[in-house]
Amino acid sequence: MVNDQKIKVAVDAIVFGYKNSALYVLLVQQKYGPMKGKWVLPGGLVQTDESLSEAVRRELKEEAGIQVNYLEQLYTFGDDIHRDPRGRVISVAYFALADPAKFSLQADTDAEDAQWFDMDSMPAAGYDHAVIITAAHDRLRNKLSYQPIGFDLLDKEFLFSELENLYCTILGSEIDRRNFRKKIMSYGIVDETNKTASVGSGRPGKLFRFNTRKYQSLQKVGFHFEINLRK
Amino acid sequence: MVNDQKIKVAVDAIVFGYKNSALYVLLVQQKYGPMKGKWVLPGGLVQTDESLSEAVRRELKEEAGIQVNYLEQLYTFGDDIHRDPRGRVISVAYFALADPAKFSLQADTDAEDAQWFDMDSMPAAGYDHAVIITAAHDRLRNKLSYQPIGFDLLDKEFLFSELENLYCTILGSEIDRRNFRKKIMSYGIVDETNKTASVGSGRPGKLFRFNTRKYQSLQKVGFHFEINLRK
DNA sequence: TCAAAAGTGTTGAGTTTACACCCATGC
DNA sequence: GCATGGGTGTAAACTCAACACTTTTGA
Repeated sequence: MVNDQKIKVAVDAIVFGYKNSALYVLLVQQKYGPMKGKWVLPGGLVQTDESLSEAVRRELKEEAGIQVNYLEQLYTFGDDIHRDPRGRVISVAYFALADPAKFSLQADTDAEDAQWFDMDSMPAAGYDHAVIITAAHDRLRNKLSYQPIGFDLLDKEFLFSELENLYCTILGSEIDRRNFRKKIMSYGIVDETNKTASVGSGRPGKLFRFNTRKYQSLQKVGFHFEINLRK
Repeated sequence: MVNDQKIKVAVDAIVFGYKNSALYVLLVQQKYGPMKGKWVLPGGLVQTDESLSEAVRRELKEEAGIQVNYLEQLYTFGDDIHRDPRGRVISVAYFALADPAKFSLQADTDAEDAQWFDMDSMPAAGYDHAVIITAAHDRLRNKLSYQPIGFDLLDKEFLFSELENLYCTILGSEIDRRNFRKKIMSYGIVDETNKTASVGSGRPGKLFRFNTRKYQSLQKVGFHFEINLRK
């Protein structure tokens, strides 16, 4: 094993949030370095004695003061050897979903500012982060249709219409409200509460809750979630 | 950006091969280092000026003299900070499928020997490579049912029975030959040749060929391959 | 002529899609 | 009382799963 390798290891997080029928991504404004002033994904170099996922959580806390609901490794970007102007840096990118209740942010170390950006009006991101965001966006759309992760983007208790909107917005397709509700309810992983909530005008709707326990126990039995919105 | 990071970046490849109704994985025997004599996945440290995927291909050539048919990034293992006894090393693992025609191997640099091992009788692999192999095996089974990658494990021209066997073996389930053939043929991505081949005894079968062009053009139109073998 | 593998259709069950009207509330 | 969103069932189309016998070859 020759020891002359000069590669740095970074992590970056793509955190999605959902609010008012729009999808948001968390970006931070660089305080120092070659990307000073630019908006980039929260992230940074991994410390020698911390795990990759610890590094992501630490950076998210430091740079944006946020805790996420769901976190999984997305992809390791290291094929473009010039992706970072400071030298060879590979980045292990993580895909995350944030609790919409914790939508308040606060920048700290390394970051000038932290903000949610509507996916439909993103600033030009620094480094190759636009590419990473695209990959994460693809993963989100994909995952939404075969894993019940939409619930991690909603409040603990939600209206069915919010879930419908989430699917329509992110998958960019129409929905048949009756069939959609039938399908979701058929899995038995969403419980009806006896509370209701109204959203401005119109008849108030029942609040629902995702049943994590039931989902996990069904998963062990080999259960397959799938939502296909064609058209 | 503090510069005291002491993390090495390695790549490892899990190369699957298929022959005589059995699934094989490529391992190499370490020539040097703490795992001397142990069987491990082909791989090694990434050079500062090469991309990750170049590194994988280079290591595969150096350590086993093999070229693969299909290569994709699997996962980056870096949560266990003691996974390598020599210090902090993260490994970007790649999932690969080998052309069965190129089943001959030759060890070279760093590797004492290179061999195919039947998945049903694997030696205890060094480092955390057993974990990596399990992850790759899961990916293979998963991918087989929603992406036509089985063909990369077969010869260019193959018998339908070989494809059937491949699916049965890897997914570990029974198959209905009629329904299976109907399903595969319905996608129109497999062409019949006018050659036949016989496998020992019995009636000879037609040879088929995977139509890569057609598959790619269908993909653009948004086409969905899926093979579900229940039971 | 026997053993071994190849090839081939139909039917019933289950799932998915399409579709429209009444209900509860706030203004 | 009207505008707004919430809630609900059924029939037709389609897809999937089950199932068994005939054909071709080599020994």
